[in-house]
Amino acid sequence: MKDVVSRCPIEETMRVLSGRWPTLLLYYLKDGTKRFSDLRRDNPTVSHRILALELRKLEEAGIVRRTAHAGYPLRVDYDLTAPGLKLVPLIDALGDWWEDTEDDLTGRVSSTAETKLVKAA
Amino acid sequence: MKDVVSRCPIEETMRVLSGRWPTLLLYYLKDGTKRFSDLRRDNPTVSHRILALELRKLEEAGIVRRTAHAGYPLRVDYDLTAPGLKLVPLIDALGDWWEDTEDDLTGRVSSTAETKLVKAA
DNA sequence: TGTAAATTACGCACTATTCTGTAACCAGGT
DNA sequence: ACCTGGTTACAGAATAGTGCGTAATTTACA
Repeated sequence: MKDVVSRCPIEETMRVLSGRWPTLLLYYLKDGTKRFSDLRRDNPTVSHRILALELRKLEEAGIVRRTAHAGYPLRVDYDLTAPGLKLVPLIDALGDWWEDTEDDLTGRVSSTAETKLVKAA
Repeated sequence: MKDVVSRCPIEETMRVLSGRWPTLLLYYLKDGTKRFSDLRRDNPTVSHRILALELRKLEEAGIVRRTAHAGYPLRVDYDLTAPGLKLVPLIDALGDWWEDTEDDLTGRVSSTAETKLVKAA
């Protein structure tokens, strides 16, 4: 019997992608191999602690591959695995969706949310 | 000039979908209209407070439409908006990705993450 | 030549912020 | 009084940021 990790694949995926950084890191890594310091430069608002934790989470999820070069100033490369690469277009699609949705939202009249009130007969 | 909500559409999308519930709610709402109590039954682990908050967040994001029926036991319906419906297949795709990835992951040897160590010359 | 300083990718401890749950309460309609 | 949907108040849990330390080696400089 296979280990029962969880029932819902969507839930599992979101467990990995949830949060501010995972999709952003995927976005920056899709260009190719990056080092820790590169990723820090890419988004300066993430703390090194969180970046390390997020990268490890992505590594454990099998999305990111970590390559440590032994030696001097300690160099570590990160790049996407095959599953990680397959994830990129899906994330891009979410971005495209937002751009479509944005138009729909600006087309609304009510400032925030529209709550329809239906009078019962 | 358009209001500068944020720079990155992916980041914005994830701001809405991040967390455990948004995608699950989308999943349950894709079947059609549901009431507050239905959604509570669908996933019993969410507290009513969080459910109300999440639904309001999705409503404000334009993904979910709230319809309050005045009258007896006070009835509120939730269903997906057009943008919300367009989001469903994208989320399904993430679920499919997980199922593909799962096979890749079970194919690995190392128990957790594989960190390649490269010897420097 | 000896020694201090810099570099890179973190780990650890502590603090600040945010999220979540529990429970109670409220409002409108019968 | 009772139902459904929702809010507020407070506590506790989870998460994020800050700053310091470390490994091994090269460089800076007297």
